[in-house]
Amino acid sequence: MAMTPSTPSAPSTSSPLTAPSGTAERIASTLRRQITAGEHPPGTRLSEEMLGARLQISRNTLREAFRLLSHDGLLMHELHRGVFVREPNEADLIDVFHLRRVLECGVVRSLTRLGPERLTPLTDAVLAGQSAAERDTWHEVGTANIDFHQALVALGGSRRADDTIRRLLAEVRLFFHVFPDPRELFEPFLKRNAMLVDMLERGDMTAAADALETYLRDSENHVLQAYRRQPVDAGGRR
Amino acid sequence: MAMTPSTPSAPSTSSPLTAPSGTAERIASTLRRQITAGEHPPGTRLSEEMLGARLQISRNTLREAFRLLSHDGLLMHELHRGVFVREPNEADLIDVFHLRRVLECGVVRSLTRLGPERLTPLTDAVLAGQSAAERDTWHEVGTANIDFHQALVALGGSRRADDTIRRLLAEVRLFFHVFPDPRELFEPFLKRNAMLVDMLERGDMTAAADALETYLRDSENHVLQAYRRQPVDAGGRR
DNA sequence: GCATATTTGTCCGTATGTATA
DNA sequence: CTATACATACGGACAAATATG
Repeated sequence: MAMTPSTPSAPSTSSPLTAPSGTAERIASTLRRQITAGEHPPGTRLSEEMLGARLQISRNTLREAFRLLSHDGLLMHELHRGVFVREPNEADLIDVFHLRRVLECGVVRSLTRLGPERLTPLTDAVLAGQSAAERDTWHEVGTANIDFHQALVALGGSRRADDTIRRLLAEVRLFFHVFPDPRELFEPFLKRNAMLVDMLERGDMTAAADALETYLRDSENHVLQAYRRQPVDAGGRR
Repeated sequence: MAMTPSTPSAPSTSSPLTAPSGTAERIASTLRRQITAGEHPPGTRLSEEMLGARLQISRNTLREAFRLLSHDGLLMHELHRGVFVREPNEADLIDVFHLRRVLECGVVRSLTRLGPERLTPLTDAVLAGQSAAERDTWHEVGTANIDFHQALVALGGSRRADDTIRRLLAEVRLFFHVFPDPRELFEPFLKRNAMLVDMLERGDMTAAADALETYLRDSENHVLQAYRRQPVDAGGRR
């Protein structure tokens, strides 16, 4: 009901490689927000008929939106069975963090000195995270943390690297919904984000890359421990 | 009807993240082969109606195949204008090689000692390249070279890294069709591929990563020089 | 194990909006 | 500026596969 009557802008869609294709893109954006917001938890089957009625679009257009989202790694498509919100397992988690280390650290290591105005997206994300932490809205802290890493890779200026990290971070978002208390996951890293910005500001890229390496390794361990402590128990299917 | 009555297997589709969705996937595979083979050179516009008639499928299914291929970076989708075979420019080339260095070197650097049986795909690609070079079929040399780098990243065992490098190498393939004589591009690197395998066999991963770094830098310069020497002049559009 | 019902996969035809000649 | 061509989005239809009783 109601349901985003206009969606006038989608202001900084940051479409690095994909041109906005109108309705399908807009629907995909809506679904992405719903999924990352916790609606449709991992494992949920997304019925074409039901969603098509709720979103007031035809099945064909909805299927195209599904394609876009499974391309982002948020949905999984099974032949003749439908699309499901992806529920990443432990192997996925390890794989995602492995590639994140390679990508993020590699990008940082190959950075050259950059002006302070380039760092404003970073500092913005740090401030947003701290502000959300003070307000105890830990879901926003997670979002700010993801924005931070997105902005970090964006420093490299590579459209393809941006696209890759965006997919990886979308999967990371899915993990959040497995944990009841995301506070323990993000709190230790709020300070480390700020420290990273400092190193980048000083132009010490190798130090930043090394710090980021251990940063991500610690983060992976944190998430992994929480994941093992918390049996999944999502939709029950599979 | 009629229409490829069997297609019994699609034997090693190597579907890393995308589940084969039947017709659309099959059509995408066909188009991918045609594009990499030089049919539909870069800049060509792929009309839905024309291709739909040629391939005997509906526009809806064809559009799904287009989505898959533009997700691979082979096609470019422009709103209300259609899909075009991508014609990478100089900036794309630099971007692709930048990310290749980060990804391939990062994967190699993070490798642990591995048994010789893991290296057989590498040696196979090297042998295929040498064999093709002796037969003067330089297009096959390029394919073998791409297979080599695909297998190199596959050593890391990361599905997502495989997926990423596959997209990047698909774009590299597009560059091949810009050059009339790909020999000068690949000949110098036949030997260096073999040398890389040696280093990996000895377990000296940092040496291999460093060598790969300069390897890719040289390769980028080679391709860049040839690109600047050879005015593109593909479809003429844009 | 079998028959039924639901859902997806594929296709067609049409109306509308956009870009190009 | 007008007209044509094309992509976009829609709705409906049937076949195929899966899930359910």
